[in-house]
Amino acid sequence: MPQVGARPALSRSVEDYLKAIYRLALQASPVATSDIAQALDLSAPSVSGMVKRLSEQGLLEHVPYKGVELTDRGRRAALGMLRRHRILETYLVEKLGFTWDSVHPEAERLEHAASESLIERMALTLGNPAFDPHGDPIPQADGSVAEVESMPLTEIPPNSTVEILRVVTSEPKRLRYLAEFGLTPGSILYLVDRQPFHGPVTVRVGRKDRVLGHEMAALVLCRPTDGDQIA
Amino acid sequence: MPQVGARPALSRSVEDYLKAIYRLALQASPVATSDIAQALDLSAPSVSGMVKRLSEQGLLEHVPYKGVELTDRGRRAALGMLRRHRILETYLVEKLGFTWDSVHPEAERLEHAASESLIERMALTLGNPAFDPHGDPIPQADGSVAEVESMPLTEIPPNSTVEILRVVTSEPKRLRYLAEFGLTPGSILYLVDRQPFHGPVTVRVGRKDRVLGHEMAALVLCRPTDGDQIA
DNA sequence: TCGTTAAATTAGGTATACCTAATATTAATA
DNA sequence: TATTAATATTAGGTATACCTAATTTAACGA
Ligand SMILES: [Mn+2]
Ligand SMILES: [Mn+2]
Ligand SMILES: [Mn+2]
Ligand SMILES: [Mn+2]
Repeated sequence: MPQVGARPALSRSVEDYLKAIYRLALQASPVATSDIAQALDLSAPSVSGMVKRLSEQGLLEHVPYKGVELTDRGRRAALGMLRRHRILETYLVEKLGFTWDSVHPEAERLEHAASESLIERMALTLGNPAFDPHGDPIPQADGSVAEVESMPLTEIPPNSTVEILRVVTSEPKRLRYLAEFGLTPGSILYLVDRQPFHGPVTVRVGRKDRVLGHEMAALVLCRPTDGDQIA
Repeated sequence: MPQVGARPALSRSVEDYLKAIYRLALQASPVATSDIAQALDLSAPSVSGMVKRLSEQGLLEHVPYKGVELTDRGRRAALGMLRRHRILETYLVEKLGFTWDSVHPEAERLEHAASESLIERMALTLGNPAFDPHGDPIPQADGSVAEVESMPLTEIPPNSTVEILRVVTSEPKRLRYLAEFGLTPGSILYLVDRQPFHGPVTVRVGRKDRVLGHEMAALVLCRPTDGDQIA
């Protein structure tokens, strides 16, 4: 008997800010307000205003003209949102037949409306998955996140066999393009060739050789497999 | 491959207003603004203000000091919301193990966030149900609503056998109380006795006799069965 | 050290959706 | 018909979350 208790206290906007700041902080910290503005497609003054409110609420610390860092409370909230988002994506793909390129915007809205107990019911039904359909790690209920070592396809030496672990874009067109080539988490591929100066990468998936531009190849994160399983 | 297209244009508040007005209009039309205020737990001036905006948007017609009626557009939107709400409730109960007393607030939030295609996926998975867990009819995608003839338990003559079709409350405590007595849609019961002057109603469910107050009995809508199946 | 520039903030304004207090309308009652 | 009471609306205000335009700050090179 799950109790449906409404969770919020945080508005949809606040939740999206915290999530964006968390992700930007993985790249560089403190996080510049202009980067937040770009990530959320908002004007810089809007972000300045929100940042002030969030720091007053103790969700982040702001050093004016320097940047922003999440407090523990802010980070916990952000991790909670990432968990919700990724459980939802996984559920939509696994249980409702959505494609991996279509679930992001749906999860982007549902993450603010679903109760804690709904998310945990879904997680249970899925067998508490550790990764979502894009290979993104799902933060656990206790706030822990799996750390996975991986390299972009652009850094893999030729003549190696790798497993795809993660694809780091949410753009439907790019996801569809990669899926057409069989480049989804879990697939095994053999790196045939890599050209210098941001040149293309040639990979063999199954029997087919595919040529990928540098920009797309950089989105595909891999792990070397033990032996060369494809010749 | 469902496309997840974000649906809105209408805000959460607007959607809840339209739904409330639709339901109130089933009782009496035009709908008084004070009744809307009571249904949504808002002040009367808030409703006056929103009513003005909704009529400017062509979602309803307002005759000041008289009341409000939905336009075709408003009614279509309201029926869409009821469909979303009731599909969600049904899915939560059938596929995720929620209890019938806990799903209402969850659906009340999700109905504004779920895309059309998510709702239709859920409906398909459920086999396009016609009624939700409370026996409320689910409007179909074309806007049609099943009309079911039914009588409250308070109007059933003694010594008859009836099937419960619908329970018209969303209060968890009342729903749990009724479920304890086995009074859920689909159950068959025998009406033992009915006292006058808003007096109690005695029903037999399975082997047990239960005494229900008039107020609770009025929430249980029934349909006479062919024969007297319980003696 | 003194501009110049890029980044960030402040100033001032809009839209939505609430609120309370004051006023207006309607409809029933005396 | 004139009160009166209930109902509804208008007036005026708050909070959130956006915006553009103007200003401030920090950092860097001349
Ligand atoms: Mn979101
Ligand atoms: Mn993802
Ligand atoms: Mn709602
Ligand atoms: Mn229902």
